[in-house]
Amino acid sequence: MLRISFDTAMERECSGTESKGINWDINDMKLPQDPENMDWFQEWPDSYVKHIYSSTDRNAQRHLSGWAMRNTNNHNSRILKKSCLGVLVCSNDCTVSDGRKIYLRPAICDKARQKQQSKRCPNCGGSLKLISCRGHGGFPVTNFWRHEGPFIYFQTKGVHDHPKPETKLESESRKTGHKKRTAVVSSSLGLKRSRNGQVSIEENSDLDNISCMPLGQESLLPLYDFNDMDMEPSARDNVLNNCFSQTKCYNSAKDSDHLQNLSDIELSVNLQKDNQNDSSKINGVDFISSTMEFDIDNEDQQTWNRAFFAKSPNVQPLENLSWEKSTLHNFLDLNSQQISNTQPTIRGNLLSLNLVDDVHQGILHVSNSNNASSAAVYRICQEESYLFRCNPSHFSPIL
DNA sequence: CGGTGCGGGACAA
DNA sequence: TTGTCCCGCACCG
Repeated sequence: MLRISFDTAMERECSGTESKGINWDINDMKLPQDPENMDWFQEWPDSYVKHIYSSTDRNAQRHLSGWAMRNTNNHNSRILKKSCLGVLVCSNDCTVSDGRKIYLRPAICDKARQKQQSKRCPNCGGSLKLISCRGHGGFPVTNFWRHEGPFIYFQTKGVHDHPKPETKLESESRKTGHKKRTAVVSSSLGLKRSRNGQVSIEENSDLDNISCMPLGQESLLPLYDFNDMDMEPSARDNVLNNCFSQTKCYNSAKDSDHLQNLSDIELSVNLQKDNQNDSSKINGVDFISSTMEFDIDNEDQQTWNRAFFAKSPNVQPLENLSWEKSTLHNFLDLNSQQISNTQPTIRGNLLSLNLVDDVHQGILHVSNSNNASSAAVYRICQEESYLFRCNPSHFSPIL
């Protein structure tokens, strides 16, 4: 009882993070049937948030989460409940050479998790310790999934009281030994997707999640190096396939100067049909940028950007950048019937772009209207913060 | 082998 | 009765 009232209070308090203007609970008999906006998949949902995803969203279909969540029976076949397993840390609290800590992903399978804890820290050889999640009144944080018609309703209860583990993808990549680690920013997005497929980057994005992350954790997550040709095609595809939800994690401009810059950007979407396999597509991609959180308001970031772009002649600063959504599978998971136009809009603090579906190969062209020659085609990686520039020759990492 | 979902059972309020 | 967690099972890749 105590927990219920606590939940309710928290949910009210955190209503700002809920799906826009919608007040509902996963247990409601009737859920909103015509939500104004659907959400982009959030890999790191935390606190008492709710999201409404499209039933075509693959990540939502799979009930994926960055957190290690295991199934929990709630004796309700309509609502899938999952609880957090915490994070696996080194008992020596060791630090990797670049200052990062070890935060491994607990195995979902009980046996595997037990076995995992008997293994040694990959860094110092010390023993591993499981920090269990007690973020929901002493119990693990729980996630709820409910499929209703064209929507997948998601709700989380509790606040994770432990660092973020590796994502599933990172964990798998580490196990296969094909991963090269550098620094990367993990994020939750402030993206909203309306029913007609319009994408908007909201000022009120989910950056709270980032700020709540333990210090240094954002630098723990890996960055995939697609120049690593040993990387298995499937793993590589997965990285690319899931790339949108993590990508455009920049704050929209809060200041009119930046808005002006944005308004100079002309966006258009170009679709290409490509029957080639994904790997071959990847080979035509020029990896140009990663690991950055595009905070347009952040002076440091801009300084960094300038330095970065100056060093990288093939790279253009954000103001000139184009976003491309590569659909290596259907990364957008957009409902083709809902999407018909490609006109971008600048509305208030929102930079919006309409994306065309039919997306077996969607490519977003963005050009600066003041400089038509700077038009370019880019791909955006979903799960990692990548921006890819199409290049018929080859790709090369710039970091 | 491990991730995932289902469902039985136990327990507490 | 209801809600929760633990556990084992089956299925699948």
